[in-house]
Amino acid sequence: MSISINNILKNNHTVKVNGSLWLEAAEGHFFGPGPVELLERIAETGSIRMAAKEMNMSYKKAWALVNALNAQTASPVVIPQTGGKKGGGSTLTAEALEMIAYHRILRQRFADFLDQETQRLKK
Amino acid sequence: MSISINNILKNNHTVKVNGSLWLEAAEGHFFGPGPVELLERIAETGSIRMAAKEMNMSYKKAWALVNALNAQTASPVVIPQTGGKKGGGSTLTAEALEMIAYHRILRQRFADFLDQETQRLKK
DNA sequence: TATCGTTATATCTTCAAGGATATAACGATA
DNA sequence: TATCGTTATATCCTTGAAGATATAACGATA
Repeated sequence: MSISINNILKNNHTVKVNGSLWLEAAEGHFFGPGPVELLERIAETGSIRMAAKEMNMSYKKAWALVNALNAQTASPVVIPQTGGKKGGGSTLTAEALEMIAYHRILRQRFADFLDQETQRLKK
Repeated sequence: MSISINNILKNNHTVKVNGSLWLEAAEGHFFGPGPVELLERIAETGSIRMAAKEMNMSYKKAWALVNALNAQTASPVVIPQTGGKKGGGSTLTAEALEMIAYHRILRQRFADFLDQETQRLKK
């Protein structure tokens, strides 16, 4: 038996199970959806500033995220270069790419879980 | 093969997969961990005010939550009574109790999912 | 009818997060 | 050496969320 939550809600409002996932270390949160997307875009654009701009995030916040991330990893996962050919830029280490790939898979499994629970709601 | 995220992190910081779940209707969020706990405590204490106090939540916020919840359900799930024997109080409808029970189960399945993913991280 | 503690509501204040802005430092290349 | 756009950093401002506070409305019971 399952509860018909949908019947409890107002007319034609269907309910969905949704959520958020992140990795957590001793100091708390450290790798949620925001940082992941940022890393992905840094990989694409080669620049923290452009990555931030693309996702409508302030450079300040982006820089803080990158900094926090680098502070919690054994070695920095984002390698910044100030000055140089195009003024500078940032590249990702292999570890960062690994983390991105892992997170992609994790997200998929989570999405499946959410779908499953949402389906269950309708019975 | 699985990625050893733990190796990427600083010494002896073990990583955990954590997250948050909620029900979502057309208007967005509407039933997350906070409201659930509040409802549970209202059921126990028979009072919004006491429930809020117990979980260190301001009455203002608690009342807003209850209000939002009642606004989104076909019929109110929290029945308030002003005045009366002990000055008033609030009781839950059967629907509210159903929602609580459902959420308990949902939380358990989610906890299992998180555990599973955390275990997977260590391989 | 007087009392009581709760619901209901408004107002003011605080506080922190984030946005906006400005600027220094940097170094490969032309 | 001059240029360029990025990283790095500080300062100010805005805004929204939440706390604090006060008070009216309420109605069963004594």
